Amino acid sequence: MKDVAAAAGVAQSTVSRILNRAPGRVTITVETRERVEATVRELGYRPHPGARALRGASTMLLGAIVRDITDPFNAGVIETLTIAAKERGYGVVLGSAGARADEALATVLEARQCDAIVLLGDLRGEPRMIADLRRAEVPVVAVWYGSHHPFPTVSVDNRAGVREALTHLSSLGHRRIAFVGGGSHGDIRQRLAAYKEYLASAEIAPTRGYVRQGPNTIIDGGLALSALLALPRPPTAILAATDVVAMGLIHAAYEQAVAVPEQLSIVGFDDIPLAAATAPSLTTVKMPTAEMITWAVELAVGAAGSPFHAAGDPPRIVFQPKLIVRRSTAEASPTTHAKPPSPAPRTRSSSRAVRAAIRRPRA
Amino acid sequence: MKDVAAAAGVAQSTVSRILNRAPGRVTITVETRERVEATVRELGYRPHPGARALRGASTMLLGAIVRDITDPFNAGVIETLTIAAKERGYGVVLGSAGARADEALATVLEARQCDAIVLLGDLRGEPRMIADLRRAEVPVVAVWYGSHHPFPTVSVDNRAGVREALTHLSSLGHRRIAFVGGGSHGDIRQRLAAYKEYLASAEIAPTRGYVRQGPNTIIDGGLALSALLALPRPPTAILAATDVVAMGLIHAAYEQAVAVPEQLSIVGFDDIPLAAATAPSLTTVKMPTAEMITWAVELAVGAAGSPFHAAGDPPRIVFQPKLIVRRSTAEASPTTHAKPPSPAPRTRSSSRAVRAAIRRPRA
DNA sequence: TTGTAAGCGTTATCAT
DNA sequence: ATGATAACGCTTACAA
Repeated sequence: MKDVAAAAGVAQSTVSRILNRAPGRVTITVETRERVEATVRELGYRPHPGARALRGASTMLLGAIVRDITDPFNAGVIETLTIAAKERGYGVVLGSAGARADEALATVLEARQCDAIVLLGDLRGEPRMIADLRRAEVPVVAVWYGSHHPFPTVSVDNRAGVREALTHLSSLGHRRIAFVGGGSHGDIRQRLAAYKEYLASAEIAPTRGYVRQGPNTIIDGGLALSALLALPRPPTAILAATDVVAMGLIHAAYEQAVAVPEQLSIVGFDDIPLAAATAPSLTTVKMPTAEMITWAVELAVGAAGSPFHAAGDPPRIVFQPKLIVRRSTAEASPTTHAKPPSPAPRTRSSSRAVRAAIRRPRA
Repeated sequence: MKDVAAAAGVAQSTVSRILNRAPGRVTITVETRERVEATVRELGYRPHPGARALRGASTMLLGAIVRDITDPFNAGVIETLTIAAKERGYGVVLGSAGARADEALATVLEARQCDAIVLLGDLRGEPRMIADLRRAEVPVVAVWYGSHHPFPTVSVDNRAGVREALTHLSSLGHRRIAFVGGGSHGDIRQRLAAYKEYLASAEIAPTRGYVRQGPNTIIDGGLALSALLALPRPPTAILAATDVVAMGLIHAAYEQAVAVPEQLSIVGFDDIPLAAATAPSLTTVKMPTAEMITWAVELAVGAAGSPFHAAGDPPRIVFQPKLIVRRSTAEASPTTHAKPPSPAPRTRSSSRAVRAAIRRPRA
């Protein structure tokens, strides 16, 4: 900038003023402005963000802390966040919590290099991090997070989503509905609770063994499915806590020659992009991801503007999910109860189920 | 830091020295060091990165420019990158190119906020960006990128991968092999070229209509498959340019009641995590993503150390992919040629194929 | 071993 | 309308 000023024959402060299009009452000779701008272009001058930050200016960076980017859902969220942030002129610094969220914090926050932090998913397993964040001067917004913290929150009504999904299954005649969860994170816990609650309200007695928990991976699907099918009265439908879990179940069902949806209906949660492309495509509860993230960014940059937390309770915005019915759910036919794997019935029922699948019209 | 110095009763420079564990000959009284460190902890002091950057210190940030984070493959890459970078003490700033890569550049580089930039995937569609990057003082490393640029490169031997895949199909008896691509990006072009080359070397005459191109989406799978099956002599196997494309094909095959792999073998490329969880699981060419990214980070931070590009040609590292055989490929049975969809043969061949599937042992 | 002081690139305040 | 100058938080010679 010094060079620019020298080359253009003006003072540094003039250059600064021109570049910043100083707000309010400014008056700069058109001639000067043009000369300076030309020089800037010619010299390929770029402002130094460090120096700006030093002067208290914003870094135009949003920190994102996410537990596990491997999860396609989170990956999608990061993408959405990147886009939403860019629309507001912000970049995104990624702090993958991965093994230890504390480190992520160190990366993103400790270096208070960003104007605000967005917490993605349940990080309650990291109390130290939360404590750190509380006393940090950076505004924090939590998305898909529990409620036991002092940050503004954007979340989804898991209860309503589960209710919709189970109502759908119910209306298809399903009474034996299992739940396969992944991990013990906030949203999943809420979904499990809602599942139990719905069963109670629908006067369906809970069946022992119908709730399977495990890490959030695709791979667990196989084990969960085997366990469920080995039950004396196996379920005719499964509510998966997550689309990824549901995909694992579909894969496992294929491997075990259980026809979906003829023998077994499966419902997911999230509506990740791939959910429309599974075989069969997945009935799932759609998360209004884009809207949620847009709001989160709004809150974050809004908070980044005002130096300190406003008084009163932090805003807590709850979005409504929506059931998307695709091909992984169908009527519970009384004759197509899934059976524990034993050669004879498996072959018979499977081939029948498949014929049904073939009769189905094309998508 | 001033506060810390005051509270500890020492000079600012002393605090700085202690915090930076000054290299070379340092000598600081244990007593002083401990006092200062205690004060630092007590006051919860965090260094201001902006000020550091101002003094020419590194920002410990790696810029990542990616064309499309939606793609699960890229999402996985970002994750790997984040982890690899963290291991070297670096954070990752995400510059999703999205609509216009120029903007991404503006976000990430123009604000030369990071010590090095990693280009992920083919960004050759953005010549202006490349030009900008060339004259930028930030080191750039390109991964999965063509070769017409002056940056160090980490890439994969697409030719070898395609050869492996086609040899595999060949050995299963397939002669009618189609190629479904997505986009016209460097790697995909290379794969298509390798496909044609292999066909020529195997003395298989290319069949009109066997190469389908389209955007990289899952959705195109349906159209591509319909078009291929409508051919007078439809293929018995398809090489997909990408796992995502392959997943689209599997989905489409399911919808159109074409049994995979009995009637149609499908091979993907990339080995994204989900490839193991499709129904059926996907035979694919595995990308050594982790190694590639590790090397890219190595190159990037190495280059970040030395101020300017070393003389001579930039390093170009090429990795070898590896075929992973799963369940989406099988022998080309002479009687199971896929036919253009017409009720009678479809039902017959499908149910036979399915019986075969059921006989298969569990995974 | 520790303190003093200069300077990094900006912006904001004042003076002209 | 523009120029001079202080200050931001930190590193690093250099001085003590």
